[in-house]
Amino acid sequence: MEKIFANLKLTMESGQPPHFLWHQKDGRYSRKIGGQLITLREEGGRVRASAGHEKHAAELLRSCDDLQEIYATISTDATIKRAISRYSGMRLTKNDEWETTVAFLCSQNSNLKRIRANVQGMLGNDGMVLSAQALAKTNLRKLNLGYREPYLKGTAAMVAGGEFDFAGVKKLNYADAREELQELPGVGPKVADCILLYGFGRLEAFPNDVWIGRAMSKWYGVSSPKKVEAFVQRRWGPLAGYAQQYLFALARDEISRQRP
DNA sequence: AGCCAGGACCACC
DNA sequence: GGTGGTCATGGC
Repeated sequence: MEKIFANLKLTMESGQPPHFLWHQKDGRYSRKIGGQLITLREEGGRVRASAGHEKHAAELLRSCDDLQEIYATISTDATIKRAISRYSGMRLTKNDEWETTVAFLCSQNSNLKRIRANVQGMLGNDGMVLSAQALAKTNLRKLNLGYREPYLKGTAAMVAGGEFDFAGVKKLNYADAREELQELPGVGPKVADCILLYGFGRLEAFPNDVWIGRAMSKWYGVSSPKKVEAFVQRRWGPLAGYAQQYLFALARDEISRQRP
């Protein structure tokens, strides 16, 4: 397989699921999946995977996405051009749906470091996030998830009990899938968009968190979530998720914590 | 020390 | 259908 063009560090440490699931050491990224250790490394802008794991890497890094073409399409203004220039090579990732759901159930009103610790505390011996069945009967109190614990328990119970079907979500269009995911306790619009973007590969999803809120307000003059939705869909449409990832990175680097 | 965090939920308007 | 208060706890 041909190597994948990417800035691996930006990709793996950009607040996407790999940020919570993979370990970095000496510039290499690794994790255990099904008992196997998978390792990724970057050589001159190209990513190489450990032997036998090329296919997994290609899927994770969405190797079919042509970044140059995407950049050309979403370069609508100076702000996003600056983000693309600064974070060139950052790719969206395609992750396991359940792992993505668990990670972003932990994410609300939290921070990247804490989310990572929470997710790491819910891994099984095979290195993967505990299944819904296992999670439903695991005591999570030592993880100090706060008010998120009942969300995780409730969602795990629904999935384990067959009350919620991820396979069914896959067949729905974006708007319906977004509504359906919000049937899960602890899943609102933002988390639903994260699950759709990082777990289901729906590139039109645009997770609107506090940083994106600041970015959209400061750089595009739109504030309310509804107006942001409309603006984003009109401007970036089917590639809104890529625009979001780059604006999120730029916002965290350029906007101070104190809102003006 | 005190404010903030990749928000969701509920009551109330 | 929109808005404000509340939620548990770690980071910085």
